[in-house]
Amino acid sequence: MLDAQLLRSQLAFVQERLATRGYTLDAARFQSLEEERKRIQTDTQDLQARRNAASKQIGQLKGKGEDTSSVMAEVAGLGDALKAGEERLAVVLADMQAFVASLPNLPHESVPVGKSEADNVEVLRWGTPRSFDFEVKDHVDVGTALGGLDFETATKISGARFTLLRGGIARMHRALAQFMLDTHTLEHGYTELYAPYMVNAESMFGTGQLPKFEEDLFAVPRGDGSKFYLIPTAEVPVTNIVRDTVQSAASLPLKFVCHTPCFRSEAGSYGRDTRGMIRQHQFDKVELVQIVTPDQSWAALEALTGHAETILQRLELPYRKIALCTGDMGFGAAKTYDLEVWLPAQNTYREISSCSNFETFQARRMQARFKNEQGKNEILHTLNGSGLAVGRTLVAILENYQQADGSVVVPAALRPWMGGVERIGA
RNA sequence: GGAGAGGUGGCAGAGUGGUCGAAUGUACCUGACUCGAAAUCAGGCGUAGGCGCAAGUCUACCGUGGGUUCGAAUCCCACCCUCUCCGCCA
Repeated sequence: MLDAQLLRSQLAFVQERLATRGYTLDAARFQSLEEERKRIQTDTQDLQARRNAASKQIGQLKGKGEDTSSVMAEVAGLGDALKAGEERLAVVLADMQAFVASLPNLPHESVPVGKSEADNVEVLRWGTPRSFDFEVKDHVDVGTALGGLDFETATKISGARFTLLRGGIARMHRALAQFMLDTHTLEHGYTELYAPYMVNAESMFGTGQLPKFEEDLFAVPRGDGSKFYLIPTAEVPVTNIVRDTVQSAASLPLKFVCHTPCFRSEAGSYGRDTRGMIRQHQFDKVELVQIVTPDQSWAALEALTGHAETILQRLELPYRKIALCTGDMGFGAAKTYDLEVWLPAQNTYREISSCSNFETFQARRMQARFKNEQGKNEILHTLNGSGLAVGRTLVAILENYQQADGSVVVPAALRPWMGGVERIGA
């Protein structure tokens, strides 16, 4: 959420920055809401002040045993106006809040300006795609032939966009998550968490999934009419740890890593990536989250992205790092790097991690603050990134490490988590 | 699922219709004393927001939402959460 003060004082600037993301800020609507808010709020607070003063006077008079009827008559006349004012104020404040909460974040000045994916900027490439002396199969064919990937049965059990893993490939999936967790906790200084997979609406609002993106989520109805939401990423439960808190400066930065399944409705992506386990309703991800002071967040974004890159490098998977352009960034991000892994069967790089600095965008929605050096409460900065998406990492290994005989070599770095197994199949 | 207790400021803990945004203790900050520290003494010390150039001033907040009242931390209703015991359970 943007700072309402910023909107008031620099509306044209905000409008201009949001325009780079292809978002049109309705300045006239904001100004009329703001004007109305100001008027109603001032009037209402004025009435409240008069009511409070009169009530206090009544208390004092009664204490002295004096007559209060004239004051009571005066304040009684305020009742209706006061009630009407308070109701209108509540409405206009809610409208204003909803308006501000619906605005995406301002892109950081270093973000390349562009309209779409096509305008993203490649920052670096790592590794050299392997050349094959046989016909390359995609992960579906590789995994199915090994008996480790079974989409038909998953479809019977649940439906489209689910996967059933079996045997060595299921084990590799588990090993990947363990390898990622151990690397981030033992070498990168993250604290491991186990967190709820279902959260309340407040948490979804805090990280920005609600109210705008409800259709992307799965919800679980509860008996009382409320609902839980299945997390689309561990970012949600983990970042909300600091919701409604004031952190001491000494406790920062907070660095958390959390392995969870992620659940996404994939509404609106019909027909995209229908083959294989690239785009699923349920997939595992190891998520990195950092909660930092504002002066640290840009360095933290580089570091966090580097932590995710380490996993790809250890697994010797070729990848590239992309700076998303203004038009392609997510709702809450001030800046995002995507890491894209090489998939030989598609002959292209595909997203395997997305690392973002949200600056105060999420923290303001969550009222997540810290005590600064002046002893004042200040809004924190939040960041997160995949380190990595486990399912897509498995896909990348199946494709990049496939052999002519149909087997798959286990990347050397992963073998300690695979009981020393060097190869799956054949 | 059944029975009971409770949710007040960073923490502890008073307050059961009016001068209560809230005693007191503790923590913390500033000053005095001290070579320095401790102890002691004095002062300060919640959050969010409005208006104002500023000094300042006003509003809201005592789990949440309603209600009664001129006035609610305090009374009424509903809900949420926590704790204890019983039952059930991975």
